[in-house]
Amino acid sequence: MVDMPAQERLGLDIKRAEQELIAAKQVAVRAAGLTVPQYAALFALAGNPGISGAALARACLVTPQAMTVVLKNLEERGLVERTPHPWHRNVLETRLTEPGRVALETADARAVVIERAIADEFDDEERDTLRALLARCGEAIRRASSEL
Amino acid sequence: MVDMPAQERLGLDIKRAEQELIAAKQVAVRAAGLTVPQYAALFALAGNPGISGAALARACLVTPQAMTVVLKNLEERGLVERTPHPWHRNVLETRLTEPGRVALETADARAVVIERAIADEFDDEERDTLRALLARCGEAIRRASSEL
DNA sequence: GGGACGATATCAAAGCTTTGATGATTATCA
DNA sequence: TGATAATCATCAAAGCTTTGATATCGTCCC
Repeated sequence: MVDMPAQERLGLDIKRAEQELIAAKQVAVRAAGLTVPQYAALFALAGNPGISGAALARACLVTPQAMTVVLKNLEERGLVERTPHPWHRNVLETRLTEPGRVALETADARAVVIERAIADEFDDEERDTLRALLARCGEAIRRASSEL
Repeated sequence: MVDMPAQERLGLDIKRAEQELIAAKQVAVRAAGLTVPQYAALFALAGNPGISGAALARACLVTPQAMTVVLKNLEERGLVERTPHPWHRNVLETRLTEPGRVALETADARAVVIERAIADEFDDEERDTLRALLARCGEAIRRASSEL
């Protein structure tokens, strides 16, 4: 059927690792009443108060439309607030509310357990190696995409 | 805010790599009129004719409910057919149709370009290293999840 | 000033995913 | 045989994501 056996496809290994990661994080942040995308948005928001929705989308690696949905749900629950930018009338400044900050800290305390476990699994050299190999994956993917 | 800087969180690197991978594959299989989940289902189906929806879901690492939606869309377009199992009346046997096989081959020809580029980026030792490091990630995640 | 350009936000449609719950069927075992 | 457990399919609700299209606003440059 295909000219490449499934065992050779590294993509499956990456996907499996990411899927285990996101599943674990989902369980972790759910205790704070958050989804993973909501947690990611709040996390980025904490480091960039007043950021625009489009910029937040870029930070979270999703489309602006996807981020709009996430922000809508977060705003309905009072975890973020969006106010018109004083100069750029077309921009909505988004900020964490106090309940949003609390939710983020609750979720992050549990999410860090996962990240800490991964970090502790490797020494510095191994960590750098994994990072470098994943980065080369990205380069190869981009290279292949451009000539698709 | 947090006791772990974002730079130390390896999860972001894994997520980024997977996101680039899935985005590239999305572009690749779209030429065949398929989504990535549809492509994954057809791919697994090609190797396991007559498999049940639940088993297919396990093979694709999704829930049975998610697979139901994917199969419904594939069936509406005539790419798969589902027939009652002769003995187990509760099971629907799913098989590729001829148009489904054609779509899969068209999609796979392009998806392989991505996987081939990744495979060619590494020599055997690097590939084994990446696999091993990702596997250890999975172990660490499962270990942390169990005590969450 | 006025037009091109880029960034922002938003509406709409289609599809995927998860959690939770339900009902039907088959297998296992006392 | 009859009860328990496991498997399968499905309905429902909520949320995320993408692609495509549209409207507004600010900046740059002629």
